[in-house]
Amino acid sequence: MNTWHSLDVPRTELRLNTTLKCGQSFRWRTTGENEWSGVLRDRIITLQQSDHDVLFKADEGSVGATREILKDYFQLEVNLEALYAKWNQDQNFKKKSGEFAGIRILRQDPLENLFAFICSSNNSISRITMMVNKMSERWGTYIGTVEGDSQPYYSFPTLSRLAEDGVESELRNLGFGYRAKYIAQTAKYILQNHDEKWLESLRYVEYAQCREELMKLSGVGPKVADCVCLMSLDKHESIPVDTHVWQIAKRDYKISGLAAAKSMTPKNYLAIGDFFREIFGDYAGWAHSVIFTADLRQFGEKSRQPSLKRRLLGLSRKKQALSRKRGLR
DNA sequence: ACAGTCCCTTCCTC
DNA sequence: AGAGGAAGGGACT
Repeated sequence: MNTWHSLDVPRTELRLNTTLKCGQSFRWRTTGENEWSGVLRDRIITLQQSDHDVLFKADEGSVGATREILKDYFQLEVNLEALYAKWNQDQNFKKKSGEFAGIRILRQDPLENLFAFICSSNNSISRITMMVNKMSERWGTYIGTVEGDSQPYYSFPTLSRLAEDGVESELRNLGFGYRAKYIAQTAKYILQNHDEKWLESLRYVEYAQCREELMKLSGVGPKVADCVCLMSLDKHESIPVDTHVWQIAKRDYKISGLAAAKSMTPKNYLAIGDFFREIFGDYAGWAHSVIFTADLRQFGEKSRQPSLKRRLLGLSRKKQALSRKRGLR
């Protein structure tokens, strides 16, 4: 019998809607009012934000184990309010921090994190979500469903499944484009040069070396390497600089040598990371994530739900495109 | 309905 | 070293 249990954490320490949907993880589905479901360590987890707490569903036999999984995943030993207080010394941060409290870095499974972010290049959150789901459906293991939702949940595929022959061409058929090759090559490379445990073992390697190792993988450049460093390998000081962060850095901060910079060279990339580490300290990557999320279209000031009219227009366009395609055959 | 532009990048070439 | 283009496909305007 599944019942709700308390994680005993206030909204200022953990806000689910932003933390789960800001583009760190792509596996959480909205399954109710203030409720999200996803897969952690091959089990389905359902979470709910209540007024003064976060609740999780579990049967009596697994309450303790589930709570431990969640404490680890949300890194609850990190005192976020204390960090915000420190980061508030930066005026740009302070402007956002009230509205964007409780945004934490998740401690994700390195394997899922790596492959999700290989998919992320030149891509949007919604399409990355589709791709990660497709990979899980095709090469992962079926786990089950949640109450009141017929959507099946799958574990993320293992390395050896992704290293199988034919994965690349199947991924291409699934619409992964040039990322298909990256995924297949990376899975094979890791198994040939290391083993299944290798990725997780990078948690015990210092940031610079960890980053360097990751960048040997196909489809992994500085940005993706930093995402994996930050979001699953415990490198709290890692700053992934994408075009978005690049814009924020130029717009809101005076970083020497950056004002005149035209493009994102490795040198500029490093300058931005070093600057944020300078002003935010050890957990600079966490601070960066708050600033980043506050600027995201879906959460930020600019956010607005497309009008019903516009959404219907989008739908009818899709239909037309589909019938045109059919007509060609 | 259409067309130009932009997307949470990497890799390759010049 | 640094700039620029190619590589899916979809969404936005």
